[in-house]
Amino acid sequence: MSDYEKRKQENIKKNQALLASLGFDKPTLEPKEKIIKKAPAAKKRKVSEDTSDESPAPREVKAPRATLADSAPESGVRRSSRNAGKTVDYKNEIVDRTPVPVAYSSGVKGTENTGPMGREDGKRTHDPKTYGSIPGVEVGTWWEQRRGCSADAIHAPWVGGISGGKQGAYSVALSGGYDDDVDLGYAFTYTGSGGRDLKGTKQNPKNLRTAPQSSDQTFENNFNKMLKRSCETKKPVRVIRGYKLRSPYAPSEGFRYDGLYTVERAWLEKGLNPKGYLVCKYAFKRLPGQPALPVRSAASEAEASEDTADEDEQSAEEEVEETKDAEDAVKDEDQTTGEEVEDIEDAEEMVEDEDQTIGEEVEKAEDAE
DNA sequence: GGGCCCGCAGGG
DNA sequence: CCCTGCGGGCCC
Repeated sequence: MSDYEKRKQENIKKNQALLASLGFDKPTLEPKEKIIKKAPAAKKRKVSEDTSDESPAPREVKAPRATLADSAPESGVRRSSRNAGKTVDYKNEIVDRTPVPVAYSSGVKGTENTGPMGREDGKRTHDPKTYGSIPGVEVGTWWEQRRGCSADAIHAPWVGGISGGKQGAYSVALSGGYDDDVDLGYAFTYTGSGGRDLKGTKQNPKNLRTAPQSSDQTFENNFNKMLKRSCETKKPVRVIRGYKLRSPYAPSEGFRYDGLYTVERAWLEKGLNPKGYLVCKYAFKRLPGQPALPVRSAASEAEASEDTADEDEQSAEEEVEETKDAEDAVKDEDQTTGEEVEDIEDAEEMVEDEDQTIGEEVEKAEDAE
């Protein structure tokens, strides 16, 4: 096993243990076929009230949607990990599988996205600089491209992974940029931004949008600061998953809105780069009362992992099992409700003790709310 | 597949 | 204006 692989596994193990200590709702606890049609009662409503500055989203105010025929390009390169690079005829394909049965859109396995499509372009009808859900955009909505997420106000930046303001991040994108991030669906770890050399050297100037790690990340970085702030304010963060993410919860194509999460932890650790530069890491946990996450089918995963080592691609079941083990190791705790797991101090201390490079002080933000 | 360069939205 | 950034198209 290579050194890289060894360190990767170490990081992943540590991240998994931390996620397990958060006590998130697990998919196995939710009836997969069951669709939650109405906002279920007090719990969810409370969340949206607490977490959104805006007035509650009126259901009838739907963001205008382009029809599939309108939004579909004539042809193009598929944004998919399964069919990367293949030229496809979108109109034919989309018409073939339209309409998408709504019954699919909440957690049934499928090789294709089952939720509704958003707009791929156009003028915004909502402000992305808000906390919480966007009126008219339901969890599970997906887009072929990042610009679509931006047009529908779910995630504004076309490239950047983090968007946010004074009270924390509005949204983040999971797109597989970091190999040691762990995605358990209902919780995940995320790596901050910065520490990359996008401009190259003077002799060899570049104009890149992403690049390998070349220095330490810090919480001074604005985006990293925002996410740390999210950890303090517990403002909900919209999350999109992209097809490039290596996870059973990644969509097989495009970018999917997976609902609201909170940031539960923020710390520093050695990243998976050759020099061991520090990266800012965060642990996210999904808010309860949302539609179940779709899981990639075995077939889809098999295709996706055709060229990669088998061990790299885990089935959702395996991940869940490992999580359970990790949970048992961390703490024997009742997970059946998944609601009131606030006594996480023990687990927290334990993790902190393990991690020497943990961030010290969460500096108090001067700005009053 | 990989390398390069580009537009764009957002924040200072 | 400047800078950044888990895209995307194009060329090879």
